[in-house]
Amino acid sequence: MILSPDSSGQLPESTTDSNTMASHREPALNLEFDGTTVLCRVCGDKASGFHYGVHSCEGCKGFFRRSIQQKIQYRPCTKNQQCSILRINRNRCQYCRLKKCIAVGMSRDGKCYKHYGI
Amino acid sequence: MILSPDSSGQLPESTTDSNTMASHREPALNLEFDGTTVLCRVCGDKASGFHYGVHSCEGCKGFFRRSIQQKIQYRPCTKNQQCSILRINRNRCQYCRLKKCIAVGMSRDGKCYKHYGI
DNA sequence: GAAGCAGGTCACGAGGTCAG
DNA sequence: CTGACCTCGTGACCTGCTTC
Ligand SMILES: [Zn+2]
Ligand SMILES: [Zn+2]
Ligand SMILES: [Zn+2]
Ligand SMILES: [Zn+2]
Repeated sequence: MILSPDSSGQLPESTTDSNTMASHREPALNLEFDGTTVLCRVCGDKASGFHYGVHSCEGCKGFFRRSIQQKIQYRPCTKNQQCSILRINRNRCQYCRLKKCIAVGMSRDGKCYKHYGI
Repeated sequence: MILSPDSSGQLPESTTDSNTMASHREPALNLEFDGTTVLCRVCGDKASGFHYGVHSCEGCKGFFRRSIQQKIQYRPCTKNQQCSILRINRNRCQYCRLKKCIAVGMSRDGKCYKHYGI
């Protein structure tokens, strides 16, 4: 018998349901929970609002702000630059997290004060 | 059989995988000293914080970190794999120490989500 | 006034360090 | 290898400003 501290990514509770809901619209991370809650388009956590042009959580909002304030150069991804970014593992690879932030459209002047939400 | 910190896939905390074990959990180690001090759930030493999803001491925190980083393969327990893990003897059997760490729910992404609404 | 976001704050924990 | 100590990124809250 072997004790191996291997760590693989696990998906605790989120993302399980998606199939039924996903049928209607876009892929999972863009969807609403219900009529009121919106998900972070970067990591899928509960979004706290529309930040930098994208529905995002407090974590990704703060991360993106820090990234652009100080012009941080994150260490390149040690894998294949395709790390999945989820709430549980979003802090593992800063490079891919910022890449995802940009990919989903975060930008400094992404103002939209219309009643986007729900 | 292979034991890994978080390969199990779901919350290790509740999934001690046996219905019977849950009935008589480790009594003392989960408790607090008083209103302020908390004990390490692995060895019962004074916890220094909430590490890897579990209240734990600096020792068990560092031990678990090392176990995760390098994929250490500890020598199997020479006894019956049920060594008690206490502050005074926690370094005697690495195998059982890591086993205990996993049993109490330590995981790489074990963050404190106490502030998350639902 | 109400609502909603940019930016600041700072306790907290992940990961590093290095004598022992 | 262990663990007391250290550094610094994270994110839940807070504040002030902008837009209805
Ligand atoms: Zn996010
Ligand atoms: Zn990556
Ligand atoms: Zn301990
Ligand atoms: Zn043992």
